[in-house]
Amino acid sequence: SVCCTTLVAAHFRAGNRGEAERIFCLIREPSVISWNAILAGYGEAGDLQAARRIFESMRHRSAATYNAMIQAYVQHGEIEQAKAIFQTNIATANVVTWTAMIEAYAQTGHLPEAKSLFDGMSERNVVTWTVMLAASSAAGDVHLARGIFHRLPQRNVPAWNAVVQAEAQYGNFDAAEKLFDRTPCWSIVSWNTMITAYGQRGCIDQAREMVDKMPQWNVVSLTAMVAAYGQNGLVELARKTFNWMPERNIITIFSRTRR
RNA sequence: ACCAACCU
Repeated sequence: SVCCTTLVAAHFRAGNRGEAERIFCLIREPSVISWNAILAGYGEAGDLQAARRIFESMRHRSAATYNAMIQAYVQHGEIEQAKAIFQTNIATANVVTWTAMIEAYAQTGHLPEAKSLFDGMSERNVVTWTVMLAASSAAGDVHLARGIFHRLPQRNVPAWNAVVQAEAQYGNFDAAEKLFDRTPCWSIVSWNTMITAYGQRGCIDQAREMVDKMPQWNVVSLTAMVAAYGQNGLVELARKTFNWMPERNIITIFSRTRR
């Protein structure tokens, strides 16, 4: 049943709900962990009713149970429901729960509330810090983003990306560029952030240089490049790039052959 | 074995 639980989680992750359910039914007496796996799976699949039904039927719940339910609501924009679960079960909340609620507030444009949750936490981990930083950046609060970045105990790539984005959005391109250069290792998101930044600034050549230098592209990279051309009046190049994109809606990551 | 973070 330990293996079955792993399989249930794996099938949900791969989008095979039917197969996950079939395997779950083979478990004689599902443990809290098995129930959590199917609850989280329904949440991920967007079936909030099914998730809630499982949640209600569970006699014994763990912190992960509440977290999976809250996360399901947050991810599908049901913030009030998430808050209700959070508030009635504050005692079982752990660092994952609090971090999910920070995201919930940030997603709905309530950065100050997100910040007060963050400030009120007795324990924070890398994800907590990164979520708070990304939220400040997305909300355009460069001062908060800088403050968080400087207080960060461990700086991971998403944190660097978020602070680069915050500076670029604020119009501080030199700072963004310097931070990008200081990023210890670049992810595709790091490169995409810079393509967008250069495009906004009208630096087509530099945007193009990023595209040429990066090891692989995804739809975001090429969409950013199309936007960079478009915003700067290079309609023909924008059209050519767009037409050249292999998959326009799917998040296919494809490698390019190095020259 | 189950639950959370930047890419759409």
